[in-house]
Amino acid sequence: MVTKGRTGQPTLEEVAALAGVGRGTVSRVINNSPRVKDTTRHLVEQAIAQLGYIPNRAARALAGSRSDAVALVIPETEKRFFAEPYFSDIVHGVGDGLADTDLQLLLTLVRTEKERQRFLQYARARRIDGVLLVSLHDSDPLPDLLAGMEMPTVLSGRRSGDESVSYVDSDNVGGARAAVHHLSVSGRRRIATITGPLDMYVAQCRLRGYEEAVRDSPGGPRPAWIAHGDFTEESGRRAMSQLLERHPDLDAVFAASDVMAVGALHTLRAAGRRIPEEVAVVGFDDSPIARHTDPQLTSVRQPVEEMGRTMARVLLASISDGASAWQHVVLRTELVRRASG
Amino acid sequence: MVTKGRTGQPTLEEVAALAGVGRGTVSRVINNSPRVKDTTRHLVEQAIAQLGYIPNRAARALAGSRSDAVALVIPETEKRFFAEPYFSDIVHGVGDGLADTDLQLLLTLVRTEKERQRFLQYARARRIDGVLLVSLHDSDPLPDLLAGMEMPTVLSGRRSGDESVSYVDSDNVGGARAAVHHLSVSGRRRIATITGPLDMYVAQCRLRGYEEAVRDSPGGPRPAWIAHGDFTEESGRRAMSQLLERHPDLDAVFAASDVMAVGALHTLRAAGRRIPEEVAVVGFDDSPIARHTDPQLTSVRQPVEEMGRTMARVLLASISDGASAWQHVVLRTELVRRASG
DNA sequence: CCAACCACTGGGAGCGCTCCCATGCACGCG
DNA sequence: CGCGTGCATGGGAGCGCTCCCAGTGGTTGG
Repeated sequence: MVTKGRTGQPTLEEVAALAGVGRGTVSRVINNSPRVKDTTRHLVEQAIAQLGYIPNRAARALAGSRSDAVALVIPETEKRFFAEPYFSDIVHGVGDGLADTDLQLLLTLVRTEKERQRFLQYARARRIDGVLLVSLHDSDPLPDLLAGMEMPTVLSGRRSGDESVSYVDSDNVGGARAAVHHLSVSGRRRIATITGPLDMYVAQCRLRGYEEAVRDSPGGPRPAWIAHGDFTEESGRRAMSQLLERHPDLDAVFAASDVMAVGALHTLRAAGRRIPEEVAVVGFDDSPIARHTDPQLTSVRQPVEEMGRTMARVLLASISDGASAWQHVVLRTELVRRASG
Repeated sequence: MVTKGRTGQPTLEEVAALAGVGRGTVSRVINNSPRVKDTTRHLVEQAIAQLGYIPNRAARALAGSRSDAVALVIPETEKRFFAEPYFSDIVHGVGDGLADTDLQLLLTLVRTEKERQRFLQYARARRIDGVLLVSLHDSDPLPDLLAGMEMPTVLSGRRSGDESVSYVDSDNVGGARAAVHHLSVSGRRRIATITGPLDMYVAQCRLRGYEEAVRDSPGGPRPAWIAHGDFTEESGRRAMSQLLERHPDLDAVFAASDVMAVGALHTLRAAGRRIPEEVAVVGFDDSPIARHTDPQLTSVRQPVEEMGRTMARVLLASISDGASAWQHVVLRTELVRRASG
């Protein structure tokens, strides 16, 4: 078994005794209640420092019926997100945003239906004060279930049309538009796209950006040449093959992710096309592989760590506000120009 | 503030009432104590199922003076580890290994001295039952400090010579030896290496493997051609330049990480060497970029997710055994042959 | 001069569990 | 038949905190 008994940690009671005040007062000082005289506060703070007192989290949680923890839920259906540093960036950002609170960050992998049920039980039992959800599919019922139990929740990468939830997102439409516009102004006239899985909002947005840019392109609207992928490299290859077959004269491709762009590069090279001379390629995400392809990949950068930080901030707000309002934050994306297009 | 008051969750007391037994008995059932009659146990289990009872973690932690949580500590000094999927694989493995326990996984980023102090306080206050440490430098005092407070700890990537701690590691020496041996038997005679930062045990091990393989190589011992890097791509470039200058006739390079190997590839290509015809290149880690280089990179794979799983297992054991023994697990590595050498 | 009011403060009553001692009961032995 | 012995069980006593109510002492106004 686990080591039992006193850990030698000082308690509230001991701090109170040393400071010559009551338990309640010390509690008030710790929780920043304004109803404490300044002189008393100093006294207590001194005692806390002297004893090296650290509040017992379990006791606080029990007495206050909260948990001092938030969960970062990762639906493991999307392995691809891990092949990119997306995940660790998010974690860093969130960690950063939570750094000067007392909230613990719980990592919750939801890979199977069983794990999902287990997580929901956790949530229902209020073992967590809030939830951060990343990489969600449109069809995922998690947000609604969490809303149903009045659990503060923040999504990254919202779902289509659903505004009754807080989310932090990057400007996928704008990013895609910028990418295609860039291709357009650099003289490309026959621009195709490889989409992500269209049951994901990000994929829909990037497609929309492409379509808007193609429609509004200098020199009048042009047809949209679309092939579908699922964010994997293999799907990028396949989609590129389809595109080459249908439109052998294409001179540019916008892929909705770098990983698919890499697949497209391979197919293009195998087909003997020179990049970027004959075909320009632009990706999305600006993941590290973008710098390791040959030629290096032009891509749309999203501020992932910043997104994590913002998610934490929004969640903190909705925990303390009691979810009185939804917050939607959309962060700017940026085109990073490299050699591929 | 957070929602207060009853969460509607049933309590031990209520389960006991429904089952017609006492609190103690229900507690015993939940904790798998053998001192309960089977008929009673069934009764209680039924009541638990009927009410959908979930034990209150905070109350358990408080009453039992433990915390039901383990920390995965990531010293953020090594950003590079995140550029590879190492981190997410570890997290997955650990999550997996913890899946059917009640332990929470706390993600703890230790980026600054302040965060380090804060983490130590947590540990000292027994807010965690155990610690998993990854990506440690030799000089890091964390393991000793944790040992000093009798905190169960498992490292991944041990430190040099220190056996008085549990660790899970992959066979870096063997992997490096295999890589170099492979170069050797495929006819390479002038094999250089680019090391990692030698204050890290993994880097030392990979260098040792190289040296052993070079010494024992078919056709008699050969000189060791060594340049030092720090696991970054830039350092790989630089080290490769040095090597080319010192040994223009080299015909193979073993880089202690894929990222450095990528740097080496760039330098070699810039110097006009054909790969693998003139110079063979082998990396380490088998990270995704290994498949995105041109030519694709031969590399040594370590079972990272398996390492995470094993770390969890070892930690669980040492939590329940009260750290009576150190466990050392070394997992096999595997050479993945691709086009580069 | 007393009532009314205020800003602070002390400490009782739990939160839901685990630990552990006391109790009850059935059994077996002298 | 009386008394240990041992297992199964009930429930008291906290764990360290927060919440909240009942003071305490000082101030103001009638």
